[in-house]
Amino acid sequence: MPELPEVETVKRSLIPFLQGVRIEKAEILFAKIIKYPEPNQFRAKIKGKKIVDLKRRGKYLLFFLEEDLTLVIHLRMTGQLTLCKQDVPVSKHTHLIFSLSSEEELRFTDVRKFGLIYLVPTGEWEGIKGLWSLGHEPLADDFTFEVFRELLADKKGKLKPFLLDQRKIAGIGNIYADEILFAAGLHPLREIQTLKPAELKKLYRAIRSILEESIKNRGTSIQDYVDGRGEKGSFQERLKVYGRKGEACLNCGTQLQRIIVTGRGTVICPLCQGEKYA
DNA sequence: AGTCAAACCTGGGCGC
DNA sequence: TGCGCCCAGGTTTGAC
Repeated sequence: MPELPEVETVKRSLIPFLQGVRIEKAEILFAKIIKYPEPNQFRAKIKGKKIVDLKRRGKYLLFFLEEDLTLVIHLRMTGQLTLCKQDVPVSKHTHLIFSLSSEEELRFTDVRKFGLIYLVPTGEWEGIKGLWSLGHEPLADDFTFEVFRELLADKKGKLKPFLLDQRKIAGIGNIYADEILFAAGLHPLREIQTLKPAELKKLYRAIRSILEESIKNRGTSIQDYVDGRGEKGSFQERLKVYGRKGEACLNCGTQLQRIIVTGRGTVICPLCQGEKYA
């Protein structure tokens, strides 16, 4: 579920309620979501620690705790991280509950149990491969057009798989890959090396503008996604291709098509994005 | 280096 | 209602 804009929204919604708050207790209801360390150690180490700060990197959430510990959480497809009162009934799919000094609870809920949770010494991400190997933050100031052009310079392969590769650019998932490609007017199967300078520029601008616009709309809620306060986002109302197979293109009226690109469902406008590459 | 399928899980929607 | 099938926003792994 959550891609960069959703994870960013969760982070922003939690920060004011978590900074300076202490984790009194961790209650583990489904042990397998804790990847490191062992559940008993996890419980013992996190007990009593104050949350100093909260950051996002790609689709990862990083909770910086006292004593140089970092709680790392990836929500994967259906994970939710929500703050609520202690008397709210616990969902069937809640796997981890943190009791906080603020009298609230922070709960991790995940229908598909794909989520990942680690507690590691700050900066020691070597054991968390996905975090360790993340590429550029697409909204960072230093992710300039020059950097982007260099990143694609001698790359082979197709556009959509590249956008989804977290080792190149961090945080883009299936929804935003489709929206970005439509905004740039580029076909997902287009070979990277055939891009003209003007198309590169359009792609770069689309990456930044789509992600920024989604954050402004507090993310995309299709099935499960909610922010840290349980609120849905509204970017799903602004999606132009994702989930609109068979509907009319908002630019030209052509019927949107669904194709498969490296196993991922992909919606395109065959006219605006160049049918010849399909 | 790239490409692809499979695996981890559960639930929703569809056709019959 | 029930069954079987396909689909789902992510990432890793291992084979080619």
